[in-house]
Amino acid sequence: MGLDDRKLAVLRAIVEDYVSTQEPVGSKALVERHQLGVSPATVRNDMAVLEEEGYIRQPHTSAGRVPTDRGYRLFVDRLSRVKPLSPAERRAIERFLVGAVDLDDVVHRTVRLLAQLTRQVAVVQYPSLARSSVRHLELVPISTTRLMLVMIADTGRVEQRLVELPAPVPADDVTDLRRLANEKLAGARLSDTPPLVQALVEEVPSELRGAMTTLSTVLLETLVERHEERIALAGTANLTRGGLLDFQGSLRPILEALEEEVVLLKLIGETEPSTTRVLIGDENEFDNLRAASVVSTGYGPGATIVGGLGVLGPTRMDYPGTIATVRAVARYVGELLAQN
Amino acid sequence: MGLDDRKLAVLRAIVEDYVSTQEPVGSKALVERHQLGVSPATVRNDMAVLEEEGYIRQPHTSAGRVPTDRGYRLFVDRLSRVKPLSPAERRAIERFLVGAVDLDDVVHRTVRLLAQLTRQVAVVQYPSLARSSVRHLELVPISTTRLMLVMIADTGRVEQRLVELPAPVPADDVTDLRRLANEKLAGARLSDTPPLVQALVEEVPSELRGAMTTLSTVLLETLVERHEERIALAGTANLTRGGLLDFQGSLRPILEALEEEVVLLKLIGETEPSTTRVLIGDENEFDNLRAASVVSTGYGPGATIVGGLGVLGPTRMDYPGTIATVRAVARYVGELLAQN
DNA sequence: ACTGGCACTCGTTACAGTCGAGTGCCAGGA
DNA sequence: TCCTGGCACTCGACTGTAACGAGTGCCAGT
Repeated sequence: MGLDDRKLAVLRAIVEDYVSTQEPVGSKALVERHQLGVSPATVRNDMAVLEEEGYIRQPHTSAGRVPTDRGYRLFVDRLSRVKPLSPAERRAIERFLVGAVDLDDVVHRTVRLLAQLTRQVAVVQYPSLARSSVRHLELVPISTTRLMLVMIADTGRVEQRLVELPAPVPADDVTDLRRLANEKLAGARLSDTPPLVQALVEEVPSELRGAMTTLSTVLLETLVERHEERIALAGTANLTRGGLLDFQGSLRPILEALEEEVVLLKLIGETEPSTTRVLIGDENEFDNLRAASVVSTGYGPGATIVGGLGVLGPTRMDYPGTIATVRAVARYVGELLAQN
Repeated sequence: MGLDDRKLAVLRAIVEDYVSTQEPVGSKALVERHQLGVSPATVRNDMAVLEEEGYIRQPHTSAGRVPTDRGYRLFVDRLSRVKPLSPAERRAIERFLVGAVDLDDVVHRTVRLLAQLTRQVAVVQYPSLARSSVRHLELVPISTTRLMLVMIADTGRVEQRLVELPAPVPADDVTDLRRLANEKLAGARLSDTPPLVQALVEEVPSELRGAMTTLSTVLLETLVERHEERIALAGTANLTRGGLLDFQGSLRPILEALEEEVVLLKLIGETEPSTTRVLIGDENEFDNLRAASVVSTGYGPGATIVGGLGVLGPTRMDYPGTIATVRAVARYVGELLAQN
């Protein structure tokens, strides 16, 4: 009961038409708008098979067909080629990203750009600390018992945290602490720091032991365990396109999911293979997002991956175009990061 | 044609009922649910007057009355007392805010708390740099021609920016630059820095002149002119409560407005008088937000104001409760900041 | 100045009927 | 064997009509 070429062509046509018109597509309209070379009746037979196999469905009897999640999946995997970007889009990307002065700036511009180009919700993960190295650690005395710990990563990320010391530490000792910490940790990948930090505490002169212990706790806690990951979001207004037809009428669950950083990270952060990932409908693990699809990929300077980015939209989305845009933006961002 | 006490009581009753039921309220229902001591017919006469004066309106003939923006305004100004918070709410606030380790942490917790308590969209402005003082400036060499400039403000804000130097500067000179910059600028209010920065460039030894000029440009550009203000947002999912009845069916304009930092700053950032501000319906300047109301106030350690926070919701909102919550949260945040 | 009564308005709901897009199936033809 | 034209059928969308009822405005009476 395999699908022959024509049936696949029919599925492709259904997906394309439905994506662009947002209305169930019938056999007659199909043969009119695509050169299938057969009659509506034949198409109907094919449709019956496609429906039986779960690739399309009828919203109600006597309506046209609509792709199922499974249908989109087949379409993405086997029936579509990634669209090349238009020159206008390429230009838009370049224009948007030049002139960024900051990592913050880069991330914000990227997320807005992505939202604008795809007309969907865009999500960009800041370069993951776990995948970054320490460039420099700075200790700034705020008072005798308080330090501001500032860590600068090679990806440009800067994290800070207030440290309450157990006892007053003179300025000279702070200098020592800073020097020691930098000697041991500068250049180390953050994921490798725990043992180094451990060693650091032990090597330190006894009069600094207390301060260094506190410091190391904070270091590990802040940089390795806690919020660690940051996310930027843009384009939520795009959810309202397609007038409530997408997302079965309620934006509620989607908006709720978008507020959860953990959810977003799961969606775009898992970049094991450095390829583009497409999650269609209920392929993702969150009930709130059953009506949505996510296209995501990793980015980073050169071939390494330091974070993820992607977009979220209705299952009825232009997959080839979206995939192309997401990839292109990721590549440009990578180049931008490589320059710094 | 003034409004006597009973007419005001009727208006108050209409606002309260409409806010809680979300349905136009009729004369009969009014006398049943409030002790007005008069008959429906009398109430109808009062309503006719209130309508003529523009405080209420009928969505259509033979429907109940609904308050107008003007009606809400009168209600807020003269007919309502700020509700004291319930002990449960007070406890929630304290529980939510203890344990914050960071300015970032404080802001994020606050905005989520505010969204949760008011069940609306919450907005918190980070402490404004313009209202902060420089606590410390740090210069971290990244390469011979690149520095990372990190500024720590007394409010806990940390801003960083990459500086491209016109020529290589040896490490010792960086130390000098750092020392000079801190001597001149530490403790200064950021709004007062421009002349100080200017003076700094002129005092510097000639071999550092070039580097210092670049540095000062970046300083002024980043800290005074550019993004300067930051905003945190939460609770957008609350916009979907009241099933599309609020906001006349489309969240679009609201979501668009919420993406514009400038808009949000205008809404909650203007805290000239340190009192709570209520913008009802089209009282705000943005067309996109004509269907929304904003309750905002300033916050800061002690009596000074360093930033604004507030919530945005449908004009049909519980003003007394929302005002109370916004004020309480602002006060707690102020205390929290004062501790640091 | 308030109240009861009454006619009136108009949105909502229910129901019936028509229309038409789209289907499934079948018999006939390449 | 596969495709096609034809045909009966289904069912949602739309239209028109009628009954209902919440709510109003007005007026005469207390």
